[in-house]
Amino acid sequence: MHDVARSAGVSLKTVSRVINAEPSVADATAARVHEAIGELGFRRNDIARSLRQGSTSATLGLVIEDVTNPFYSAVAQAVESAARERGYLLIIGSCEEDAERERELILALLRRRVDALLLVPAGSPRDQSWLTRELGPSTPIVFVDRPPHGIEADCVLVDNVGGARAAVEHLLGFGHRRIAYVGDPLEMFTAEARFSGYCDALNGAGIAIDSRLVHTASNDVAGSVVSVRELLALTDPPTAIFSGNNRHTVGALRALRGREETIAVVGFDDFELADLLAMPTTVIRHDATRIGAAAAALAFSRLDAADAPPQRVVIETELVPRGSGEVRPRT
Amino acid sequence: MHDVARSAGVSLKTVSRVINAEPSVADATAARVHEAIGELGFRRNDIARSLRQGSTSATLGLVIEDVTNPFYSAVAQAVESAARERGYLLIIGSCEEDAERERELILALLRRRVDALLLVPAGSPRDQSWLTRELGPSTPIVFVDRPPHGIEADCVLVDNVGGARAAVEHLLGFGHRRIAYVGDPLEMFTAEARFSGYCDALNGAGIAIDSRLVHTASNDVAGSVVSVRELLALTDPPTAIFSGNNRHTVGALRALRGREETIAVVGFDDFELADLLAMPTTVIRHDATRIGAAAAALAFSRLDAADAPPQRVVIETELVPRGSGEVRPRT
DNA sequence: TTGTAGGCGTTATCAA
DNA sequence: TTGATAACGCCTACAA
Repeated sequence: MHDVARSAGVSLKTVSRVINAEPSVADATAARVHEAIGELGFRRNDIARSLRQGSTSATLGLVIEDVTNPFYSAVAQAVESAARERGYLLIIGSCEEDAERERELILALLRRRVDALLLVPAGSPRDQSWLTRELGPSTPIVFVDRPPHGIEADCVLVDNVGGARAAVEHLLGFGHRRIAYVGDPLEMFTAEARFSGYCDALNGAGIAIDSRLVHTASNDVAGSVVSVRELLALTDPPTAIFSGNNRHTVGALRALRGREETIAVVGFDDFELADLLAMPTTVIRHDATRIGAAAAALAFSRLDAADAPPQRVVIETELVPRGSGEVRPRT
Repeated sequence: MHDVARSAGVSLKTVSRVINAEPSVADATAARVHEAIGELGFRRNDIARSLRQGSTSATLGLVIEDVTNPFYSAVAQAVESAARERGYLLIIGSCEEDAERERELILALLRRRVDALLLVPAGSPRDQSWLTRELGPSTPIVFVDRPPHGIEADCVLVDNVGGARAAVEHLLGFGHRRIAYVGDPLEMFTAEARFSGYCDALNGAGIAIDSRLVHTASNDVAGSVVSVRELLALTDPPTAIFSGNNRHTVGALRALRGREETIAVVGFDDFELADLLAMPTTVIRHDATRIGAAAAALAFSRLDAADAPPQRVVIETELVPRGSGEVRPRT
């Protein structure tokens, strides 16, 4: 900028004015400055720019588990798209359910003074009270898919209980009585909520929870393949499976592939190709794009007006019957 | 920092030393400073830090088409993971094949002084010569999945020609003679290369290209559904389809669903669940994770040692037979 | 319309 | 071992 000023024979401030298209610059001066900018290949430094107090970095931070999971990538896409509309950029970090990594990522983002943080908190420990200290009063945080614990903050959740209940009631409606739960460990918020919906539905039908039918596995496909195999090996195996998220659904389908037995499956989370599978899969759908968009909207409205009670947005779910959930038990 | 210094009764520089764990600080002083930091909730400002000349922003910029596409999300994940290993953060932007958006994104990233840029350039116009000016001598760029045009730069590509040829030769081996191409418009680099592999294979078998069997559609699922329907409606329809990427493969499968005719399909790009589909899908697999990792490695090695001839890394492909590609034509 | 001075939060240099 | 001072690149406030 210094060089530009000298080359154009003006002061720094004038260059600044030209860069930012401020009105009060003589056309001739502006032209000279532009020329110098072109020659010198000058480019404004937004880092220096954002250093001024009261100014923003125009950056959002998003911390998720893993971009590879289609649910999170849809969320990320929606957040990025909302960010772009406001001229913001998005820094994405994956923490892979590792609380320590999550913490480091968040601190790194805060050191960079992101204007707001969107977080899918690791499943455990379910306590983010430490964030209160770190965030300070000026950095809003929005919790995505899992609620805050030990800190007051906006969040966007899915109607986990309702969705799970609908899934299990659907299976009950087709005559199933032995319905398994395959999902994340229950200390995870979404798992707990979905399991609770599962229990609600069974209890509503006067069916006791059979703990042998409840399998939790870490959130990976391989784990639930094993779970489902174990379920099938029971002397009195389930006739239906409710799977707790898209990873577990894929695991279940993988375990069931090529099996003689037809076992009903309803999965939480929709996924591409669910309708083209050998067993077109009935799912509880919810709109990941809406989740991301809502989270971004909360972040921005918090930036626009800091003081308002924390908001909690709940995205509803919808059962999409495709075949796998409409199988009656063998009689 | 000022406040910390005052509260601890030391100078700014000493606080700086403590923050950065520089050796030459008396333990007692360091303790006082740490205490002040804790009380005041001070956090280093990495933005200000990176302002110093010669210092880095420890940030990589990645511009892709769309995080939602599993290919790109795998690339993004790999890049982020490599970045984290070096203490770098990753800013991701999607340009949705829009050259204007791409340009804006890149400029925004450069204004933020990302240390390096990883780019999947929009398909057209196939000319990135303008980047030479914008990048300056100090910002490396790595082209991912598509090569640079009009600018010298490192890049990571897939063996498109070889993969496509293998796909079509596979189909030829099962007796197919009328093999359709369904993919991106040929002005896109990957499409051109894959189409060229398709032609190679057919020519090698003494088969002329039938332009009625060549359908290009914009890179979305709906477009290729239409294409495939049109192909099926021909008086002399193809007995096999080679689809140019994962989006087109999904489109083809979607169009073929529920059809009586069994049409062979081999798709470029592997995708999750390909093996669980009603028509388990034969694909040309290549490792998106390796692509991302290689791109990040190129970027970092360029940061470490700027002057070396541009590198071109080619990731090989592998045909994974799953059923859809091993169907013989109806006789 | 243009320029000067000062500050944003940090670190390097050099002196104490 | 510590501190004063001057950058880094930009913008705001004020003055010319």
